[in-house]
Amino acid sequence: MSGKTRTRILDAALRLFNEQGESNISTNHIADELEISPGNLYYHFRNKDDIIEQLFQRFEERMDTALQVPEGRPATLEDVWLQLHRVFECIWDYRFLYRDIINILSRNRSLRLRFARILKRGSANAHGIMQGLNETGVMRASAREIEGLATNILVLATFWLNYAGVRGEKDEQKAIRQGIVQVMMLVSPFLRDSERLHLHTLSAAYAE
Amino acid sequence: MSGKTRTRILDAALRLFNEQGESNISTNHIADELEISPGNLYYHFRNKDDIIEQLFQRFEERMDTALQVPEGRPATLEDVWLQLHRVFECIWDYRFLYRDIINILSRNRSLRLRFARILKRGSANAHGIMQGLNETGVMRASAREIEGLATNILVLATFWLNYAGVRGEKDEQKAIRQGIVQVMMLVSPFLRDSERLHLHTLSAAYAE
DNA sequence: GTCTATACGACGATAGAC
DNA sequence: GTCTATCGTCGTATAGAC
Repeated sequence: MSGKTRTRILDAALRLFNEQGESNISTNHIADELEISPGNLYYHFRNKDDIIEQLFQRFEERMDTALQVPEGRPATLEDVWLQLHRVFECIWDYRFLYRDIINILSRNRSLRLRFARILKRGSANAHGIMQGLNETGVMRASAREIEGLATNILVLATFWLNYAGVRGEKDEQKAIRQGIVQVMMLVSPFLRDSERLHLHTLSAAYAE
Repeated sequence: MSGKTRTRILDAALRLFNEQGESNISTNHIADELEISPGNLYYHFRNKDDIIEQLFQRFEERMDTALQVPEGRPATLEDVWLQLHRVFECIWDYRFLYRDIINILSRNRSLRLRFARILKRGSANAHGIMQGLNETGVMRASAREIEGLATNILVLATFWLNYAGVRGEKDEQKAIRQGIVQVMMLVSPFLRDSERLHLHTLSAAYAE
């Protein structure tokens, strides 16, 4: 029954990392939490970095799923809304990565490359969706504007929850909703009048 | 000559923190760098947190200066450009704070309040400038739009250099210029046609 | 003001019994 | 698979001599 303890360790590590920050949680803390010995933990994982890599693996798969886009038709604003939800939920569930992102990536070349790949995928995603919206006339933006917009969406999505944390927002669902509204505000000026009005109505209700 | 060594310690700490991250630099590292003894360092500072607080003090004063706005007349786009430069330079010079912001603030209630105050000041600042631009007809945005815009500008300014770092951008001056351009892109859709065109020309040259 | 020496604890990690 | 025991290293911080 090797998988059992291994999984419990990963689950506990994720929870503790998210709650208290990766740098504040030692392998002993994780073992204590599960009431197993430190030696046992090291039977299942080479070291702390190994645990982080496995959690990153989970995160990567989850984010790849969240970034999937409807095939065979141009995206709608509804799609954007839903996808932002999936992405923000994913970031929330692995927020320890984002909270210490520079430190974590600076220790590990492999994670650096894989995170860069995720950013690239997110960027391509944003581009694709906005080109779809452009084609169907829902929005109107030049190539240069789409380029800048995609970058700003990426930065906002990546760091919004850190910002909410610094601001002291404790209600995670609220923070996520507000993040989505802020991203929508980036897109808003480029929308057709009717869509923009509709969006403003939705946003006002959504942000609380 | 008490001030001499004290200042050298602060200078070295700032440099090492910025280069290698606050959490990776111990008081011993700082003492080693200056070729003084650890005991000497602890003669000048109660502990590591004391050093960080003093650096924060410097940062706070610098940022307060950077956020100063021309008195007695509405802001122009030129003012925005210059002020963004001052703000980004300040963040760059104290980037260790931003890199680990959540950890640093979670350890220290006083810094938490003071950083919140800086954010608040930045937000008020953005509001004021945009209202000025609105009055002179340079831009046209509703109160709600200004509200959302101010928040997005704040997030972008706060985390842009982290984003650039994750992306692997090594040229700091280039990263700062690109950050400014990205902030300008947020504002751009709300500008009068002539100003927007002018901005696009400037931006293209500026981001390199 | 500055040094040397050192106490103390935490952490990462391993050896070896069961 | 899991435990106990333990080692080496490092970081913070202090005592006491100069």
